[in-house]
Amino acid sequence: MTDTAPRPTLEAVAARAGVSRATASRVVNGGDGVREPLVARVRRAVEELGYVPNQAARSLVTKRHDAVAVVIAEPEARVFADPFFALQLRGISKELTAHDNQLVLLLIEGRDDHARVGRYLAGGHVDGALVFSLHLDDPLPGLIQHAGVPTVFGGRPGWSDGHSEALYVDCDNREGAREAVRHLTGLGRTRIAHITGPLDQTSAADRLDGYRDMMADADPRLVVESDFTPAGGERAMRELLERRPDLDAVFAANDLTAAGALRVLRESGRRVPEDVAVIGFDDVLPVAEQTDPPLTTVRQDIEEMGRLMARLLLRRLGHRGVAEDAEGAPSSVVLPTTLVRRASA
Amino acid sequence: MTDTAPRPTLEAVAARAGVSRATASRVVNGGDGVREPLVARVRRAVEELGYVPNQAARSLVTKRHDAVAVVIAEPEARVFADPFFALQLRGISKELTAHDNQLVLLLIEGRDDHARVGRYLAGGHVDGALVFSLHLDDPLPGLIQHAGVPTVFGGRPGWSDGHSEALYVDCDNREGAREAVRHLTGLGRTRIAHITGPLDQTSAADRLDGYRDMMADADPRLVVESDFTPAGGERAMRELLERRPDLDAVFAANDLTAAGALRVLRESGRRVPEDVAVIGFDDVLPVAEQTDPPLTTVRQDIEEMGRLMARLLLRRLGHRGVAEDAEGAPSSVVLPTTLVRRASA
DNA sequence: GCGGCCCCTGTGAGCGCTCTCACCTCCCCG
DNA sequence: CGGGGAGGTGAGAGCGCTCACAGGGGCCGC
Repeated sequence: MTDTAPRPTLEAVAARAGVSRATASRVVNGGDGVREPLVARVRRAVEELGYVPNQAARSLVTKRHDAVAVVIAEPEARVFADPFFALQLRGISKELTAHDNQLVLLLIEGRDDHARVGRYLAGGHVDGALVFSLHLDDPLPGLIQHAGVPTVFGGRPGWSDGHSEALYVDCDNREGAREAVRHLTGLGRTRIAHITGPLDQTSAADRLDGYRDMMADADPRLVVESDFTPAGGERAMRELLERRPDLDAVFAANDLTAAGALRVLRESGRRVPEDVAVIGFDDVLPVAEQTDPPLTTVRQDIEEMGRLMARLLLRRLGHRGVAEDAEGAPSSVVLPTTLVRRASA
Repeated sequence: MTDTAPRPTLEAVAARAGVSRATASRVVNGGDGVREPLVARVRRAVEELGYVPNQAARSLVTKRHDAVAVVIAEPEARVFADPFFALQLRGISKELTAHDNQLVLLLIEGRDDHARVGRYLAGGHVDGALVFSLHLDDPLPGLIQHAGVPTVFGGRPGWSDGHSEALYVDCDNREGAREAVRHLTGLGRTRIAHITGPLDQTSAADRLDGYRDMMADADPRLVVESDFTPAGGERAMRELLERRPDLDAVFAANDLTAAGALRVLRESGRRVPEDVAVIGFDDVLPVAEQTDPPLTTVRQDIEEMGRLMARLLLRRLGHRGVAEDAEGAPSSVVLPTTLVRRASA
């Protein structure tokens, strides 16, 4: 019951089509340089036999796997539940699928799980890797570099040394943050607070930098570090209200955090946006559209970023047919952000 | 730059350890039946050379891949962003990792994408499949059965014919729904509405059945079909308020829907839970804890369900070391639900 | 009308591993 | 002290595929 009928081999296809294994192979792999009648015969044999190439056998000789690992280096389940990852995955999946590559998902489950992932990548089971959510102290980049696996990072990696050739896709976090603050000041707000993300991630650090660009001489107490979670946003907001009850705007480092902040503001009797304007970051729809009031936020095209990461990696891997428009060596991409105005600011 | 130094082969390990390839292989695969000094020698050689077995070569002869496909048959990006999937994935990943299996993620991107996935599964690239979010008319189960790939479904599959031996993991949707309604009636509510999920999914249908079990002779206008999304919840709630402005409770088929309903209720000036009590389903934390007021909901242990699915599949695949406690053929599992009381009901 | 060349096809050698089977050593028992 | 057996080890085949390379036609040019 469990055992399938043995799958047909290339040999079988060749026999049925009355050609050699080599010719059958050529047809299966595109059919260049094979004359038409033979191509047709082989195609028909493939069809009739339901032939599917044995990827293992193929990989064994080509040393290619047509598979890419996606590594999510985020041990916290709560954070992983951020729709952010789902959207990126979707973008990645689309692009990989379009080029017949498989997606091997590697979740880092705990603090000490990096070694396992490193070993897997070093094992040459995949052609390349897409890595997310790196923290500054993460050992993964080292392991990856050592393993020599072509990699594209999601978000600018934090280290400044050696790895300078690292490929990544990011959005312009700093300018996005500036835009948010600019919007707030445009609204006449002057006491603008910032709830950061975890500052060991460049996305959070860059957003803070953007905020500072605009608020150079603001009260430092207007900045509270947080962790990209709603609960963290609540805590941070309480802290802020305690420090500066007179604040009139909050720029949160992501939408989840903003949602938490919103709740605390309401609790405290403040009206949003009348008393305090709030801006988030990401424009994760299920969150940003569903808060009360709906969130004004800095949008980044998350799915597109995923797609770009995959495309970059495939080009790096020399995959033909990928992005013929862009010639030369692939290079990192920083996408612009756009401010999406809803009701909260 | 891209090319790695050629990876050492078993041959190299054997040579260095001064044994035959066969012995080296035995050690690498557990070392049973090899005498201690040799085991140590080979282990050391492996270490020194940084040897990692070539999975392709291994699969070629064993016909095993130690890889499992996870298929998410949900073309709608919005729905996919439900933290539900992320949590299941996490559970699955944990279990697979613990047994050295890889997770190949297959997202169905659009209406006509099933064929691709079917082909992949039939291609024998993975040992088994975990399939989610099936709709009644989904061609996938047929393709899978035809391909003969061992499969475990997430949620009871809808077809009643032929496939009866299908393995699945689900929670007790019907009893969970009953419990929700029971709680509401216990609160003295009598005009209890139900916002369903997409009724071509058994989870949604079962929850509706549970609701009906308790509300046999309720006004049919108290039931509105929806789609598990917040926006759908909003629409359904508006419809409901129009039909029966006097309703005093709502049981929503999932938390996302409940969140949408909550918003519309607030808009309409109703107080929750004083005027209208609301209960959700799932207990997806980022949603249920963050609504205003926090959501009373029927909890299912999503991550555990993922873990169980993986475990079931691995047992089905005859993976040694999995669930020794449970003997005999693996069978489907239905987990109990628990009511989590928060503020909304 | 014939030689040369190009295009197409087939042959054969592995890719790195596991697995069967034969062999060899050592131990135990009669 | 010799024979049988068990327990270890090694040799060799072959998984299904791709990729040189060799060879065989047909066609063009002179």
